[in-house]
Amino acid sequence: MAAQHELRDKGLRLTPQRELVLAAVRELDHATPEQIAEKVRETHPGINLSTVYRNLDTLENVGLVQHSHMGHGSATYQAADVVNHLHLVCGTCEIVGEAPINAAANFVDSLLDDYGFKSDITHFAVYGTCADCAKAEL
Amino acid sequence: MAAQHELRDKGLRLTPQRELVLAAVRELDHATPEQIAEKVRETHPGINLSTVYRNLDTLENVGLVQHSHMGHGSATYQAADVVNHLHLVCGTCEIVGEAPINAAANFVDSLLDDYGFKSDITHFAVYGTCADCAKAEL
DNA sequence: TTATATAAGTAGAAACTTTATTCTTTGCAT
DNA sequence: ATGCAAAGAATAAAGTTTCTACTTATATAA
Repeated sequence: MAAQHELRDKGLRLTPQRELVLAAVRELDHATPEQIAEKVRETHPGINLSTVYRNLDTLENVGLVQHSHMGHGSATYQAADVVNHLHLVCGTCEIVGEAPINAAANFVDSLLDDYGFKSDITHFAVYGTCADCAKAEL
Repeated sequence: MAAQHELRDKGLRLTPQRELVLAAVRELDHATPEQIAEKVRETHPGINLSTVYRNLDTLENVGLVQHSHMGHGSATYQAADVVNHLHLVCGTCEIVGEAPINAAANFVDSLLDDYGFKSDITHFAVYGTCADCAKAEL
């Protein structure tokens, strides 16, 4: 499958803006719409921020990208096929850590068993204090 | 302890606006800044939205209120002493459910043991699909 | 292959939310 | 009562998302 066909396979038109947005998401990982726009402007200076928002939305609808909430400010976007970890946001140093998704497996299972709730634990970050900051507070 | 002293005990001045914001947070629960401003305006019409934001911030700093991210839209605020559950946000029907905090106890413990990360699981909602919507999809 | 129709996409602006700044007012210690 | 520092109001600025009118990619047909 040629790269330039994956968009059309999803029923989407092939525009330079759209290709560049998708490429930027894949390259940057955990990027905000603003950061993605900045990246795209390196090769396509005229692109409008609203185009980035709209395309992120579109690409998310067809399942190529996903967003997660890392706290204040915008959501961040990543390619759908690399979303295999959960995010740990430190409220003190604001660093975003990662943990394998199966660290939450039991939690997810119990929410399903006890409440019938099918959780997507990658969508929201887990907020708290990282090891370094916890140590520094003592 | 008299109610009108709890703010001063925290080193804060006692202003009508501040009292009303705190009262509104306690009464409304899970309210956005905008909703809180609306509530305060019932008895204090002139209050500025920025005053609400600033006071929510101040009250949070002294530990009287807390905010959580429920996804779409603004953060929501609640009195710190009633934050004893986690939020389950359904991405389909957008209803916000609750689960006791100890449903996440093992998960929180394992993040602490394995990564040294002290999580506050109430700060971000858990995203997913509620039982009703999951059933409806079949 | 080229022209044309139209549905999808883009740019720009507007709407909305949150934060910062400046100046005025007010709570409260002395 | 008076002065000082904290808080409020107003406004602007920054940041995020949505809306609208114009443009373009693509399918179809000559």
